[in-house]
Amino acid sequence: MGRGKVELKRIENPTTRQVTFSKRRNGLLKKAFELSILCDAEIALLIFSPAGKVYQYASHDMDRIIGRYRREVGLPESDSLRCRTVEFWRNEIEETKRTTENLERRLRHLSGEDLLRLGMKELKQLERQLKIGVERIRSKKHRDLQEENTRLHKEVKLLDDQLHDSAAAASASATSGLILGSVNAFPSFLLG
Amino acid sequence: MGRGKVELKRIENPTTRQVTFSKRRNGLLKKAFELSILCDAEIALLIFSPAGKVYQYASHDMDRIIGRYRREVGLPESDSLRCRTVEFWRNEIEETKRTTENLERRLRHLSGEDLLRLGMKELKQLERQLKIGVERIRSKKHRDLQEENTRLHKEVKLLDDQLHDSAAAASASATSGLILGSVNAFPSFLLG
DNA sequence: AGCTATTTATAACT
DNA sequence: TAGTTATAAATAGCT
Repeated sequence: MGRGKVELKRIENPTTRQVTFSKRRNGLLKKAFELSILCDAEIALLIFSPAGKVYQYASHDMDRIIGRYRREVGLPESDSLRCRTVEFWRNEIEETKRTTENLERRLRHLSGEDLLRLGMKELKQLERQLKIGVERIRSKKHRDLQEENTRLHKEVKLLDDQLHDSAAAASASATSGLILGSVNAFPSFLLG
Repeated sequence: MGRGKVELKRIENPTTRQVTFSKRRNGLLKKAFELSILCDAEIALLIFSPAGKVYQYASHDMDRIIGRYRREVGLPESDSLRCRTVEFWRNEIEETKRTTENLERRLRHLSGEDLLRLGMKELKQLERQLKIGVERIRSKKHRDLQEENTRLHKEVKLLDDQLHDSAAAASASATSGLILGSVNAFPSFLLG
């Protein structure tokens, strides 16, 4: 992107390199942010400039993300790493509690509670989301009913066939002078 | 970039979200790589998908970069605070996380997602709850509009009165042979 | 720091 | 899930 294509190797001119670093660093941070928002991802980005300055982005608490990385990817933690500071754990808890509070607020909003501070725009979005939810649930109910109907149809057909077989057998028996109780086999719940 | 501009908010459609995640994740990793090469920077990038999968890029050893971050940014860990009642805090965290998971599940249900395992009874209850929510929001919107309406009525009346007063004053001045600047008091924003 | 000509990235579609 | 294409974004080289 730009006036010319650029070769993927260290930029030799220090000025150009610095300018490019500044521009691309911002681009990278922006894209990390967008990805976390758009796709609900947890992202940590650490950038050290050649000059040693640090730039960072963390969609959530940086320590939490690094901790997650260590748990899931890093070697099974040695004891020295497992026992972080109380500070760290406190942060972990704070973070989780904040998350919980957010979730609880969203839940209240979705239940139509605690709406006082919301503006018209938020209200409209909330209403739209709820309507989508209602529609999905309605749709799921419909599908479930349809499935059950299909199942019941099959069951009715099966029982119906059995009934006819029984009747035929009874008729045959009657003809031979024997009356059997086969009509009692008629499924009682079909009578209501 | 793409066929349409995209709003910076969580993509609701799960399929679209997954596709976008996949594409943008690759884009982000590529750009992180390019920046580290072009500008000789030290970069670490951690991405957790909503599904929990990890993607990472590290221009150098990940642990080295994280270590550098901790040294330069993270609080210098004090030994006296280290390794205390880890179990207690871990339990605390587990507890809070379970709460969070429950809340998240309820949120998904209220958004009409993740409904597969719910029975007809739960679905009906959910639908009822959502409808109540919609109704409350609709009602809040109505009240807000009505309030604004009232406010606007008052404002209009006020300005209308001021207008009449000005006109009367101007008329009186003219009668006494003095032309004062009172017409300038006419609220200019009513002229557009 | 801004300004475009270009190159890239990617959203919607297939 | 993997390609294609029309567009939106990023940015290289200038000023």
